[in-house]
Amino acid sequence: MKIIYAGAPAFSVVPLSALLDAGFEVAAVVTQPDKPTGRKAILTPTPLKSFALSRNIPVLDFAKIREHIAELKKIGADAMVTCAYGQILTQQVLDCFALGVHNIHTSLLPRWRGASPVQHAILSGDKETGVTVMRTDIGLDTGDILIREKTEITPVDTAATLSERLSQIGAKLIVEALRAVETGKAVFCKQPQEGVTLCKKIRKEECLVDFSKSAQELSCLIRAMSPEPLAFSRLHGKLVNFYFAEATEGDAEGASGQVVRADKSGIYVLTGSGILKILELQLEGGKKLKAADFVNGRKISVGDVFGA
RNA sequence: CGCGGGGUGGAGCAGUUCGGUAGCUCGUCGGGCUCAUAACCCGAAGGUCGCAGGUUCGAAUCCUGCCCCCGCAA
Repeated sequence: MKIIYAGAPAFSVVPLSALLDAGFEVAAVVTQPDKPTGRKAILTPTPLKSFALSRNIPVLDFAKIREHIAELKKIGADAMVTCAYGQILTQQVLDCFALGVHNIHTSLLPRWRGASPVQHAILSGDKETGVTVMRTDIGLDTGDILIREKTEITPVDTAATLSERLSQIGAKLIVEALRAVETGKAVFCKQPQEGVTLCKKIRKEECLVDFSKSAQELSCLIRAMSPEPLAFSRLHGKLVNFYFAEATEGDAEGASGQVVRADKSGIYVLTGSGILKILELQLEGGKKLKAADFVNGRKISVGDVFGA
């Protein structure tokens, strides 16, 4: 079976690697064009492109895939697999593949259709999420489901750790799915009508930490946005990014955002409900630090208030 | 030439304005106290002060060039 694989971020590399290991013929990799990135705006290929090139797979980095129908057809692939590709496919693109286009989506569809399912699952305090492999149709993540697998979301999960796990699951599922498609044993199920939720791309405004919310909510926010795009606040007039925090029970005198304790074990901040124990953070211009190091450098002390 | 912060023992920082013996907190190692400890007390090891050159009797500090890390913005 000859396939085209479309993706972009590091997340999409793992399933491709698994498909190669499983012996599928990947005729081409489609990805986003190189983008200027970083402080010096150096033109950088997507992680998927780098990986594909290292395996000598032809790479097509179309700015708009829908304008390259002829090239897609010329490859003569039976199916396409997409994984965090980031471009909307038109019917014409879907029609290029006799065995369809299959998408690896990182949620338990129909929950969290859209651009940021991993972040939203954590942000909403979901207890579990997973990966769905579905046959792509013209709607937004509305295709028929082939396989799903769940995974628990723990209080120590961040978008990074969860993504890591989901990419492994995705890799396993896509191999199973394509084998089923190849042998004609694939069974597709319509998505349920109930339980549909949508998520858009995260905006930076959503990442501002409001300490009047509960410690539980804030822990979810911080973990959902870690390591990208990062929940943030201000301290002594400077920007602070949060990488990891736990919600703890307890109460103390003071205003929301006030530091009530700061030692090796963490930075404890009063919230609207409960105390948030911050464990990893980063001051504007500085490196990401463990709370113990942050406290050690005397960058913070009891009584300081976040948000000022 | 997008804006800005930074590179000082293993970690986080101070010291640079105004040149004059390398300092703090943590960690590590050794010892002590304790029923015990991540707590406390005593002691020790550990640094080419990012790199190169310059000025100077003397440079972490002043001058010139370079490298690297990071926040914002894209």
